[in-house]
Amino acid sequence: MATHTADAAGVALTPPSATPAFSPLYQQIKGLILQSLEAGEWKPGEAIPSEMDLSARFRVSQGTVRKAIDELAAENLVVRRQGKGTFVSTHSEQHVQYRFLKLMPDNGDRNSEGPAQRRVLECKRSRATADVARALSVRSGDPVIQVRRVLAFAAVPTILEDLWLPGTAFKGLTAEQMAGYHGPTYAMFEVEFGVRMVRAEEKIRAVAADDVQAALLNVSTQAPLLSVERIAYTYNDMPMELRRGLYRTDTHHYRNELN
Amino acid sequence: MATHTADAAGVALTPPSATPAFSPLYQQIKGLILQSLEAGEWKPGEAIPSEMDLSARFRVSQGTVRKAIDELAAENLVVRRQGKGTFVSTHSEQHVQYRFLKLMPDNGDRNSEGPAQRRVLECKRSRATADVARALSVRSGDPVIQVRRVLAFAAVPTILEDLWLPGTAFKGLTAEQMAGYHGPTYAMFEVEFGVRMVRAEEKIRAVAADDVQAALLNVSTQAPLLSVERIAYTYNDMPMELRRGLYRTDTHHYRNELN
DNA sequence: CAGTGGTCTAGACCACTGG
DNA sequence: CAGTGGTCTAGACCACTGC
Repeated sequence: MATHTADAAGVALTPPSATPAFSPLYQQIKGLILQSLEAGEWKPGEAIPSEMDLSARFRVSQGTVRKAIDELAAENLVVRRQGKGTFVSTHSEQHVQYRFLKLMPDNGDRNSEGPAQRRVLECKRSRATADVARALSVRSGDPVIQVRRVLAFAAVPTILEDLWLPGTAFKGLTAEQMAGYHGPTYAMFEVEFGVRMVRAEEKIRAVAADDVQAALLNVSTQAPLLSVERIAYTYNDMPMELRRGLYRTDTHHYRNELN
Repeated sequence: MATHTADAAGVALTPPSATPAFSPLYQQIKGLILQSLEAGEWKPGEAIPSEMDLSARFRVSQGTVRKAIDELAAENLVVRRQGKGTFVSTHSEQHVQYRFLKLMPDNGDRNSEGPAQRRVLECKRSRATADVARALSVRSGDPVIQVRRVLAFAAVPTILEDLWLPGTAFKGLTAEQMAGYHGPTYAMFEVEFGVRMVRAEEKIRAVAADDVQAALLNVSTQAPLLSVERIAYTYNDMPMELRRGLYRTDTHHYRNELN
């Protein structure tokens, strides 16, 4: 093909601005693959077409498709497996389970303590307050599902969490689903609601436990706890969950790597 | 060239193990560039040779050098600038200053509050205790430099930090250097001691302030504080700093992005 | 304008997986 | 063995920078 910049793939609406908004071909290809991922053309855990197939579909070279997939893999949206294919990421069988949970036991790794015991205290329909609405990009008063639960490791209650989920996407979520599913909660969201969490942001603070929190986490009132406010996003930077967690950090710590 | 796997570039000592330890060419090139970076062939802020020059030097194609540099750029060891060249990263003029400081003001960004005011309380030679020695990979009793300081934003003391640095690499560090340098502390380490921090790990907990800490941070005793223990590494995963910080999180928060 | 990094191609071959 | 992703090459052209 002669020129690529404004080809079959197409650039999105080049407005008459000063900068012509040049977009490399592989970025356009990446966008097209992203659309297929969003549309559910390939489900989590399934293989996407081979690089050769995709290069034929989009009429570009294999190297260009490769660079597009490289970026998707860097963003953890797909996983490459040599000799087998490229697969849509999932919070289920992915061997890095609990991708977003950075709380680690002080001694040993996550495996040594086994999975968390879940205790769902509450799971109800509710209405978004102003701050919840802002976090979820909905309007105040819009329906939300609200969940409160305690996670325990080795029978020691360690995490107290409140979750807010947009009511439209999570219509019908029950406490039984929250408690009974084997595996990460985000894996259940994929299976039951087709919602895939892709990235998240966390704001962390140190706070003192109030009476209710202290009782639920089996610590004394005013004990220092780690407050972790998370907003989790699906495709297109669409927020799909607000989560406010309180972590006991007497036997665990929040681990972060800086580059 | 016919075959590359065991070429002039060379693979590092293929032992007679079951797996022949195959290493792609671009990884070997990356290793060679890394050696030059460590050896100081190009200083922080300087440009490294162009891709064409490097491909001539190593007798490989430009694409192979490119892939090697891509990885170095992904690890923030170098920065690419189109039309200008590829530059060795530095904590100095890099526009993402304070790369490793994740504490953000609740309102506005880092620029709106300006640089931190530094107050150095202590800067003394000392001997490594067992836990410090383990963190710095030295022997108990080896010489270390110990620093205690308070950082304030808008005249509000916000961070209380203790630093331990290996005595050999940081011989002669003074309180005046710690306090007087304009810019990030890690930039000063580059200029004054030739030590480049490349990555770091942090363990975060919630703790209650003791009397001394409370006085220095102008909070009440038992106030919840964020405890941030950092180990910073230079090349080859060599630990060069242990830092224990206490952050006030009443007007700031620790921000983290999860992918 | 020359020099830099950035994109794209076409083709060859290698390493890994599974039938 | 065929099919997948992974590596490597050589060459063309584009976008950006600064003289």
